[in-house]
Amino acid sequence: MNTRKVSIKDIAKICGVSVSTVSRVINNNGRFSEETRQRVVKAIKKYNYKTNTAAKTLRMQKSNAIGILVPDLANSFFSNLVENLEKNFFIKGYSTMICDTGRDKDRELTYLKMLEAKVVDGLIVISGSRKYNPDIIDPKIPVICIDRSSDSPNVTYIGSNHEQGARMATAKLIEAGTTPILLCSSNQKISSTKDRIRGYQIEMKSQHLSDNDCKIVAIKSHKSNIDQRGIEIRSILRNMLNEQNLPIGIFAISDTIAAEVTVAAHELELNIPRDLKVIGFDDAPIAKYCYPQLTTIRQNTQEIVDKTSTLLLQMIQGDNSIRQNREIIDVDLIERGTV
Amino acid sequence: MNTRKVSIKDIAKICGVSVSTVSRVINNNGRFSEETRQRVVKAIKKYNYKTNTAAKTLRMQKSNAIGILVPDLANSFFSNLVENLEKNFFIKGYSTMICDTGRDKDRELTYLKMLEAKVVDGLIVISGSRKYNPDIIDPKIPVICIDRSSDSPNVTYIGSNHEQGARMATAKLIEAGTTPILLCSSNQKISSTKDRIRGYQIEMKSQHLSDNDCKIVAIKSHKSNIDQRGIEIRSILRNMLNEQNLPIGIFAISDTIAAEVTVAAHELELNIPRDLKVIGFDDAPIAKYCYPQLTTIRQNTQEIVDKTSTLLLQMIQGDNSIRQNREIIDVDLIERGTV
DNA sequence: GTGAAAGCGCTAACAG
DNA sequence: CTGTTAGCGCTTTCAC
Repeated sequence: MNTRKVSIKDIAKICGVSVSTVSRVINNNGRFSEETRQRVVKAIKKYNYKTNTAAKTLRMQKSNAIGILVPDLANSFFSNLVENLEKNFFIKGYSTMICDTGRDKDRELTYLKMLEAKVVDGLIVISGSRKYNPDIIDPKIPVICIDRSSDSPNVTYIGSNHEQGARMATAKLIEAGTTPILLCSSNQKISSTKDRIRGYQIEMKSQHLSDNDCKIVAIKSHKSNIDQRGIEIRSILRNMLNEQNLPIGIFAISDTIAAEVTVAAHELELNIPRDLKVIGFDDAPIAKYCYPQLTTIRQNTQEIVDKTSTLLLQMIQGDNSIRQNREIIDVDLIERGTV
Repeated sequence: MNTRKVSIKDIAKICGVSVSTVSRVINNNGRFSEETRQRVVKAIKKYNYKTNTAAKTLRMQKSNAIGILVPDLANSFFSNLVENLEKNFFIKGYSTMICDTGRDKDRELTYLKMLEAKVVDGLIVISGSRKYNPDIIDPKIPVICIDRSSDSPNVTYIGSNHEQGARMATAKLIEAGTTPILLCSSNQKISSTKDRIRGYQIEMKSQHLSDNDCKIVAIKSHKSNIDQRGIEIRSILRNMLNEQNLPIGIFAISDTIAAEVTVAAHELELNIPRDLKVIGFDDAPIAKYCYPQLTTIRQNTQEIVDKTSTLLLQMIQGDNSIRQNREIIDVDLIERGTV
């Protein structure tokens, strides 16, 4: 019952030709007669032959696979990114190895090693809390970081203009007459978060608002503990109600937090946007199901994805000129019901 | 500048031993002196040696990789499933190849072939519109289907008790005094959807309700076209308002649709749960951000994931007794604000 | 306790 | 146009 998988050798025997000839027709590389071609193709179909990728990779020192390190697939922005990256690479004949690091340092390291051992042709690293420093990884394999900085000179950076987005949101809130404005952040120290905070500060300053008008608070509880976060946010809201006049203005660092703000507002019987105005970030799917629907900053996922795949493919093809690039993608303000 | 990656041969040379000895040390397999062990381990660290997976896979006819076919990573239920599967397999030393088929038949086929060519040790197929029929795939590789039926005798099925969930939702709505009850479905013919529809029908019948009390409608527009879906749902709601008294009862086949029902209700100025009661399915993240928060049926993702990984690993280890299994996982009614 | 050698399935250089 | 052959990096008998 040990039907070993059919190999190129078997096909060769069946067709009465050599393995090299079979290889030639498979890869359409070199010369062979039309007649043998047909015979080989037929046998391949009949015996359901499939190239053994491991063997091919070993021989070619090229896997036609690219690795993707993602911090959290449950985050819709990331899963969207990954899904579309996957689609682009698939079209180009590349398979993708998606690795969810759970924002864990050790898992990231393990995955990095695993991917290198698998001879990936390229690497995409999405977000993450520290800089990406690929000491462990062969410097010859091209890598692109999305929303993650790196000290390494041959790593390309691609990311949204988070600073611009934060300025747009802040300006909108100021224009709507809500000062002071609370920036409600998470406590993750990822680079996009830092950029957004900076954008907020720059915009406040450029509109000549005092330091008293800037308030930044970081949600401490983890997003998996949604009840705890709700409690935390309600308490923040209550404090604001005590200290200032309506309407309250909040710039939330993400749509998740913005959504939680809307829920807390309902519980405190605050009317949005009359009593409280809030803007999120990302245009996550939840934005449209909040009540009212969230005003938010949309990242241009498709452009990020397209730039990333085009560039990485070029780098894999050996075009070294483009390394050390930095691409910043514009964002848009989506006006809905919370301002 | 061609620093070829360091191989087992290089390590052997450096340590003044043979490749077989190095291999023995690496895999802790066979005998070697403590002294050589230390030398080898040191060299491996110093030269940052990493096993070439392709070579190992080729030699061992085993990849320590498992393939996952998922219809849509942007769906939170699926991404959750995948994320947790990944975590489990990672712990056991298996890497996962996540393939998003976009519910496309051809892409699914291509991926299936690709995965087999990669010598995956096992396969997980999640949902999908047709039955899973693995003619193309080597029958020796173990496969588990989640929420997807198959005619093949050596495919294991694992899935939630969708029928039970639908009955619970329907019963709850009846108990809350809303008849007739509208079942608001998508137009995807996946097996879990069918089970839920059947559960609704069975429960209606068992409560001696007439055919007039059963109304099933399928949303036609694709979920990517969210505006169109909104229009469709509002028109459905308006029809119901014309034909029956308040409160209206809706069992939505998914939380996405339930969420859209809440949005449409706000636009029509219907109060939930006073004028309209709705129950969703899945307990997706959006459920908690709707207003009011969605009452829904929760699938036990963790149990599905654990059962799947345990079983697949057993099958990979050669335990054939468990093939052709069928595991049905209980679901829970989560009561929140929409009933 | 260690080494030599075969071979996993494939491609490409070379020879004819 | 086609066959022979070496070798990618690894594990595993079989000798010693």
